[in-house]
Amino acid sequence: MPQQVDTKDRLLEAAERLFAAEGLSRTSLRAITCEAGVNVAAVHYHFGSKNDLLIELLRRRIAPVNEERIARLRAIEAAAGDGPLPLDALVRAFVEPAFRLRSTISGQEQLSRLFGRLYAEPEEILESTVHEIFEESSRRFRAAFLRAVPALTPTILDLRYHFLVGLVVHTLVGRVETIHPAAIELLESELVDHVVAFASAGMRAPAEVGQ
Amino acid sequence: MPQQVDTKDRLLEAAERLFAAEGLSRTSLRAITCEAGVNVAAVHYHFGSKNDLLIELLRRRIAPVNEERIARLRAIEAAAGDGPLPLDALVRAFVEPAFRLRSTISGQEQLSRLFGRLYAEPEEILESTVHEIFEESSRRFRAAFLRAVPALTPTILDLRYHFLVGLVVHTLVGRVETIHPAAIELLESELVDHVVAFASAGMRAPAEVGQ
DNA sequence: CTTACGTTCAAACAGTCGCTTGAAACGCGA
DNA sequence: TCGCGTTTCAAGCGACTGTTTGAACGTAAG
Repeated sequence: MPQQVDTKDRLLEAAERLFAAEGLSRTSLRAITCEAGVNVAAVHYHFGSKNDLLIELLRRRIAPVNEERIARLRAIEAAAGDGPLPLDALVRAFVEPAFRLRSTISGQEQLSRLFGRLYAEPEEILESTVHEIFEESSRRFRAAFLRAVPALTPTILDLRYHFLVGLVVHTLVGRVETIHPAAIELLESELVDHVVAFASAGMRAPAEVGQ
Repeated sequence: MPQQVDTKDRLLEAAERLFAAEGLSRTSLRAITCEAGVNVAAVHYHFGSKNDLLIELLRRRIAPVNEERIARLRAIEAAAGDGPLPLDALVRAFVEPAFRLRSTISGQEQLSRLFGRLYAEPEEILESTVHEIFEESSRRFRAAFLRAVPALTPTILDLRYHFLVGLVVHTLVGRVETIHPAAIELLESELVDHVVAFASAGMRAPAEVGQ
């Protein structure tokens, strides 16, 4: 294996960059291999197909983030014992790992976009893989939210978890700058703080609201 | 003009149905014209291009919803005079018109999906049109939110407006059922109530949150 | 009837897509 | 140096994309 690792990693890097910047369906194999400086056939030789390349990308980059969510959730549950779970910490445990991608990966703030695009433009082919990756996290967090805000019904809390996912995804794909130019300059830690503040308040809102 | 209106409307209907169900980029002209029972060339004859068909769809269906948002906002501002604006009503004026598409259009609950997809998978070609349609509404609502929650800075409220858009979009594209099957049976009015409750609480959350 | 116009049609355009092929280039143990 | 398995390559596959074409159609005025 001469520079096999090299080619494979170059492909993953290029795919990550382009998928995040241009979107999943609008990024062609030609664009990826051109960006990586390798031949088109290399994708099928090393990964099998475009979808398998994306799945490999998920396993290498996205899944660890999700596992960090679960680890932080476990820590919160352990610290709380039988008592109520702290909602703000719970929301932060869910939000922060996803946004941390903005800063940890080689100065590129775009992996988080890829993370968001998994929901924003789901390919039906990937649906099972994405579902498989996020299912445990989703189930555990929804149960935890139920413990944190016991006054609400499971259905309502599932719905609010869905809202939480929505605002995180929409913020990750990064159309913030289209709304307010100054928002670009926000550090990712500040951005996380604002997401957590908004979502926590939404989570513990009273169940009914007047017309 | 023999049955020109017929063909044009059939195309718009089919496009609406398929764009909402399958997504913007994954729906081909062949699929649209096949569904409409007309020739492929009819699209370019009546609209000029696929993008122009989508833009016409925006003007006919989406833009009125947005105008209703602004009308309701104007009504709230008029009723409030110089006093503070009622936040819940403001959020509802923003959310409800979009969700009302679920019930008003010929039993099809899918136009709202198209509405959401405009943000979820934006085509760079449409970006200017979409921006043009939503710009006034965005600007006015952000100003109104600032009046409703004057304790917060414009930047923070713009960010929270962005969060609001995100959760609305994510809910409109309708992946609720992947989270909780029971959520399918929610009436759209109930769904709106829950969105409003969550978003209103998020909007008036304190500016800072502890680690 | 003839002319002209608005509309529809099958057919084909050039381009891109994901993917495959068969051969060349490679590094390495024998 | 030879042979072998791994990796890369240019070229091309069929299928699909949005779009265009030129002829045929139906209808209504002259």
